[in-house]
Amino acid sequence: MRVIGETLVKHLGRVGELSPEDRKALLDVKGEVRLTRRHEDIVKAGSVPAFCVLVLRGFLQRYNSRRDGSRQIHSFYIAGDAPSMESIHLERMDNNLCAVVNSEVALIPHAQIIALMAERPAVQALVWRSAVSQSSLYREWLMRNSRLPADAAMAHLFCEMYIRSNVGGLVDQNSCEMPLTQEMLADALGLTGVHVNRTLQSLRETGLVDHKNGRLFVHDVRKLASFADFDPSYLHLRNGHAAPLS
Amino acid sequence: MRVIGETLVKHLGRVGELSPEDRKALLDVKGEVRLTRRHEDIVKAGSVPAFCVLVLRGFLQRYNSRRDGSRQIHSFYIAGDAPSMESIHLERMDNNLCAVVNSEVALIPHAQIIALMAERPAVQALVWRSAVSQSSLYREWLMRNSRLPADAAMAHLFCEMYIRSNVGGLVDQNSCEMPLTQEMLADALGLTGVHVNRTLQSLRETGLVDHKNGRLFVHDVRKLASFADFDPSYLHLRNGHAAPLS
DNA sequence: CGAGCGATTGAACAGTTTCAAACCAAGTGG
DNA sequence: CCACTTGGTTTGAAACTGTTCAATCGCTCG
Repeated sequence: MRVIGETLVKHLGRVGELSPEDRKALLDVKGEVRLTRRHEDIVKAGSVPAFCVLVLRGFLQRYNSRRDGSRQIHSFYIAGDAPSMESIHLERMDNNLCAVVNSEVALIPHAQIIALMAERPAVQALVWRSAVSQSSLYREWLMRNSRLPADAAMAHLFCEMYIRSNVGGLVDQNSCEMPLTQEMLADALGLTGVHVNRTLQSLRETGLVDHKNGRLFVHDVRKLASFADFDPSYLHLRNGHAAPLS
Repeated sequence: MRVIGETLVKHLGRVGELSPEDRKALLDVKGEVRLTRRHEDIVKAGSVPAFCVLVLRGFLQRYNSRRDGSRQIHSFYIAGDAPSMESIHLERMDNNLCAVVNSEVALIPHAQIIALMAERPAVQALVWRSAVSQSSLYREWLMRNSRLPADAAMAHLFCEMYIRSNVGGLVDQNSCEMPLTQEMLADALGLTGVHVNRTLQSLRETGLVDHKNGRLFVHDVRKLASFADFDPSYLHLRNGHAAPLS
């Protein structure tokens, strides 16, 4: 029952190669497993981070609140993701991490990760790489919200989440979990709730995707990707984690 | 004449404390100094990175091209910045770095940085921190282009560049270099060139800022910041690098 | 002088927001 | 078991912000 270690291995194994020794060392990582209720903040902006977070089950999001009450969501995290590795190098968080639905997360004390990275250069390199890959995601989110019209942007986000879910083995029958309200989609895409609603309807009519009851249904990934002009290379998927595209 | 080392020290010294020994080690870093002509690509998407880049003089930008010919700029770099530290951990670049105007850059072979980071944990921590800080910038750019109307967004970008220039000692008489065409501003802000032009005019009329002849003139930072709802905390400035704000 | 790049202008148009209301399903308390 | 609340979705119409297209202008450089 070393869920934490196993999840960590799975996570890092997705961004690069792990030697058997590294794998073994990672499996020994200990941490506190915690159930978080929906809407509960796991890490708050302004707090001093002391641990890394690993998603074992559920769905998280990271966001910034603005003075006027609006907020910008900048990432979603599904089981197997490690949202806040970089917190190791921060004395104060400048954004919030919260559970979208009841979830299960592991909290791993910084000290442990730091020690592991010091001992094992390969592990350190992979942690770096997962951070670099996160940066790449941010750039794509910027492009999406800046350049794409609402329908393409939404389709693009759907592609991303579907493919990431697929890599994590979380796709079941052309659908995956995506327990967001339309308001949350709006906060991620930089649109209004109202417009998200209408855009969703129009996508629904194309027959390519649907989002209802907290799930994302993708009926034709290829067509959806081409509609969104989606190029998966920013996800830095390794061979063997083949996307359901081309 | 160890420009490279000195610039590196200045850069890392901005994100954290450097011990005298670390400083000394950094000063010894060697690399190739290169003049790059305006519009010249320094690092191309798809290439295999072999060195880190350091801006000695001039102005760079990083962008992604899209199939339809449009592009999204995701960052600007001024003298003292280190645009592509993370390239150490990448086998293939997924974005372009290019000179906006004739500039002077230093190319430092990866091997050297890697060795230095292995020997000196403090240096490694600072490199990490500068990468984390870059992520923070990306998030703010996402917020800016997603949530702010054109005038506020532009004012926000102007604030950022002005304050960063100031930290680097590059502000002269309320103005700093910002050699962008309106088209480039548009590519950064997710607007059209035409609209950038009109927005610029309206900002000009407020008397708070102006952008002409490749320079940014800020007549009242405080008011500009409040107009843009600008909160400098995402820049992770350390005390001693006080911003010209509150 | 002519070429070329960038800034500027105008008018019609499209996409998105705003506001306000209605609707629906699920959950709660009397 | 019904009435009521709550959170989220859906609808309509008007107002606004930003885009598109096409033309003009001004400056610099060969």
